[in-house]
Amino acid sequence: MNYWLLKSEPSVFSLDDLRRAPGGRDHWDGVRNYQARNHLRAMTEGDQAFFYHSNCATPAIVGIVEICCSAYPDHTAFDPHSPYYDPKSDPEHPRWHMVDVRFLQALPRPVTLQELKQQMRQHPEIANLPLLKRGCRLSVMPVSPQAWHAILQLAQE
DNA sequence: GCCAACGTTGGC
DNA sequence: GCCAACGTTGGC
Repeated sequence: MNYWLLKSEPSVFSLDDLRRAPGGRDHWDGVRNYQARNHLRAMTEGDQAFFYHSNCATPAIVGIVEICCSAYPDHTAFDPHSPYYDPKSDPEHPRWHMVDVRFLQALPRPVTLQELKQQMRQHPEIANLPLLKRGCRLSVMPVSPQAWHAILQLAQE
């Protein structure tokens, strides 16, 4: 079982949006960055991921989702009407992939980016999160088991 | 809304 | 292969 972190702008797609989706399940589409895509491809069914709200008033980890399947071609790249359209990707040679995710839970309380930065000293395992590196724009990233459990612990306090 | 940091593109 | 220009991300 691997752990991940998925960024989403809540004004576009929030944890609540996922919770309210049929079966609490939806596609994680629109990833258009090679490093992030490679992380999607490395996911396996049953992995878990933090749901992170970015580009909002209080950036924070707000919940946990489950990865429902391994990566498959992101069809929104083939659709000229999609905001995620990429003419360089076609069904014969798909360039972008996505997974399905399912809502598991909201954290007992959100763990904010500000708090994560403050906790870096006491919890060095958290400092390894790419999220906390300056100027990090990666929207799909791995989370070490140590960091995962440290953050879950924070959310209980 | 600002702007620093970053990834991508394309001329050379 | 270099690197300037550009568009995007995302914290603040």
